[in-house]
Amino acid sequence: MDKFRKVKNTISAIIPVTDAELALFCESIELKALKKNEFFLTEGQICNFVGFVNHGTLIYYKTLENGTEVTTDFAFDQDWITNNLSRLNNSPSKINIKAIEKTELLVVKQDILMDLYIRIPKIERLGRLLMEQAYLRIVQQNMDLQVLAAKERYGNLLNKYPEIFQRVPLYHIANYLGIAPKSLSRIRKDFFE
Amino acid sequence: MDKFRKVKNTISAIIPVTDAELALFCESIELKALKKNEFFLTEGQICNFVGFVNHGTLIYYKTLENGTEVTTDFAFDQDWITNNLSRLNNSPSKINIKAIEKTELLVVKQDILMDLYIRIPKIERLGRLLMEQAYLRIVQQNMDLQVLAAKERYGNLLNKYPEIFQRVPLYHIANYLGIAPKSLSRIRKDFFE
DNA sequence: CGTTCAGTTGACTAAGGTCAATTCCCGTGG
DNA sequence: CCACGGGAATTGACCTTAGTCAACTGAACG
Repeated sequence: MDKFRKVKNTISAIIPVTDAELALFCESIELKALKKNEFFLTEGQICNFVGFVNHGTLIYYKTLENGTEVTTDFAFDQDWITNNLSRLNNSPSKINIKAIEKTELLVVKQDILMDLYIRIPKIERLGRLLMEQAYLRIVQQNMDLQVLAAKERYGNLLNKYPEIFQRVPLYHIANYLGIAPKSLSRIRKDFFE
Repeated sequence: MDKFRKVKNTISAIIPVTDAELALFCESIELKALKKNEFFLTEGQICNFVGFVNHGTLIYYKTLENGTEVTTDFAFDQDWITNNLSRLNNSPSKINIKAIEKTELLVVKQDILMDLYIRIPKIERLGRLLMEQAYLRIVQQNMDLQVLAAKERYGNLLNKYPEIFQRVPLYHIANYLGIAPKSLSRIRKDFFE
C-alpha cells in the first residue's frame, strides 16, 4: 500500500526490518486525517497512541491557569508524535496537540504497539528511541533558552526548519521562542538587512 | 545499619517494601563520600550508577564549545542523582555532576540494579519513576524559561528550595536561571525592600 | 596579613515588553 | 468578481529588564 511508503522508509532507517515484519506492522496502523485546527490529543485525555505525520503540521501547547497558551513544540512531515509521559504512564495528558493545517497521520494504538513489541522484539527499539529523542530534544531546548539570546534561537530555528516560517503563524513561533510577537518582528527585520 | 535509614524512608515512600526486600536492596548499596569539587560523573564517562544524596549539594553542568559552563540542575539531601540518558543508553555522558560541598552518597551500580529488578520486581517502579521525574522536571523548567520573567523564576526557586541560597554560590544560581550574576543581584535587591 | 574569589554597585548600552494604530492578506458572501 | 471583515504581522513611541565592563567591598583561608 502506497500510503505506508514513508513509514517504511522511516522505520527501516531506524531498524532493519524484513518485508514480513513490515507488513505486520502496517496492518496495525490506522490512517487518520485531521482538518485545520482539529486535535490529535487534548488536555485531560490519555494518550494511548503514537502518530506518524505523513504530511501536515501540528503544534504542542499547554494552557496555563491565567489562560495564556504556551507552544512547546512543533511536528512536520515524517515526525513521530505522542505524549510520552501520558502514554507510558497511562495518565491524563497536560498538553494539547493540534493540527494547524490539513494533516494526514498514521496512528498506532498503544495496546497494539505493546503487542507488536512481543511479536517483533526489535520494534521495541522504536519505543525507546521515541522517548529518548523527546528527552534529548527538550534538554537541548532548555539549554538554548538558558544560554542563547532570542536572536540566536531564531537563527537556529531558521537553520533547522527553514520551512517552518511558511507553515506556522509567527505568533506561535514567537511563543515557542519565549518572546513577544513584536520582538520576533524586530529580530526578523534586522536579520534580513 | 543507620546509614540506610534515609534511603529506607525514601524508598518506602515510593513503594511499600518488606524488611527483607529492603535488606536485599541495602546490601547492593555502596557508601560514597565526595569532597568539595569532586565529581560524581564527568563528561565522556558512562553513567552506570544511580546515587542517593544522604547529605550534601551537587550541581549538574555542561561545558560548551566556547568554554562557558551551563548549570542545568542541582541536587540536595534526599535527592536521587543520575544521568538517565547515559545510563539507560550506555552512552557517554554529556554532562558533569560535581559536589560543591562535602557530600555523602549511597550508590547502586546499574548492573546490580537490573539484578534487583528481577529479584524484587516492584523495585522496577523506582527506575521508571526516576526517569519520569527527570522528564517532568525538565518540561517544567522549560516552560518556566519560556514564559516567566527572571524575577518570577527567582521567586519560584526561593519557594521551592529556600536553603539553596545558603548552599549554592549565587553565580551558579544565576547561571541556572539563565541570567547574569549582576541581574540576580539586582533582582535580590528589590526583592527585599 | 595579604591573596583570592564571590558578591555588589554604578554608569552605560542593548534587548525585550507593552499598547495602540496600521497595513497586509485571505477567505467569505453578496 | 468585488467588497468587506477578521486575523496576522508590522510599526512607532515608550518603558522595563537584562547585559557589559570596571571598580569596589568583604569574607574566607592559607
